Amino acid sequence: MKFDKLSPEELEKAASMLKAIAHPMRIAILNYLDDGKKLTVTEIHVLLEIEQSTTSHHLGILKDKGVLSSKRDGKNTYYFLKHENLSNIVDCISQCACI
Amino acid sequence: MKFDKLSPEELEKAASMLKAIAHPMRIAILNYLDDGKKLTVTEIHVLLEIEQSTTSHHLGILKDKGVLSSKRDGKNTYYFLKHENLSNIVDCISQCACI
DNA sequence: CAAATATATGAATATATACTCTTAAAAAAT
DNA sequence: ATTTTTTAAGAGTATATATTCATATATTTG
Repeated sequence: MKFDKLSPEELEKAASMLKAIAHPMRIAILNYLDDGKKLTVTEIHVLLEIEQSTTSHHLGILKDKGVLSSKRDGKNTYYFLKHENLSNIVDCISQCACI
Repeated sequence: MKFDKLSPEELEKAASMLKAIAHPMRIAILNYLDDGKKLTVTEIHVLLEIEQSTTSHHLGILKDKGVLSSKRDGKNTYYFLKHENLSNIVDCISQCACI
């Protein structure tokens, strides 16, 4: 297999980041994290009305794949976009997905 | 344009489109389809050095999920981006995935 | 019509992801 | 030091996706 523009490793990385994003709940989470916003696990689980452990799982996936970063502050862990321009992806797919 | 909140249906649609894109080979395919380019199945399968049937499978997935459109012209079927700005997603994720 | 070319589909199995419930671990408060 | 709050991790089952090879369909050409 030959890929001119991105290396196979970069394609794998890109795919794995996109795969992390490609989930309804995780897109909903990312919708709340534009403009450099930082939210805690509890804030997200309350906002989206999903279980705490489910929320943590999803945030863990997004962090593991390099979409989010986190920073602990006392009891709370704040999550935020690792690259600001990732919100472009969510904006863009949102436009294309308009029903 | 900014979307404050997406409906559950829109979230599902967005996720399913992103899931279609979130594959190394399919990202490689999309890399060739910027600027309104139209390519046939054979052109893509030669360019990427992947099996014809594999190529067709991937194109089918991208078309089914609304990422690509196709137009038959004689023996050939040309595939192209359904929404021009979908190449932004590939550009954007490529930047973020740079190793 | 038969052959050649281009594309699409199907089936089988391997692998990955999701979902839910339960529990563990960390920090703060009492 | 025990309890409370917040977050993370584990396990089990269900579902989805990938991969590959074989074959079917469509279109043009001889």
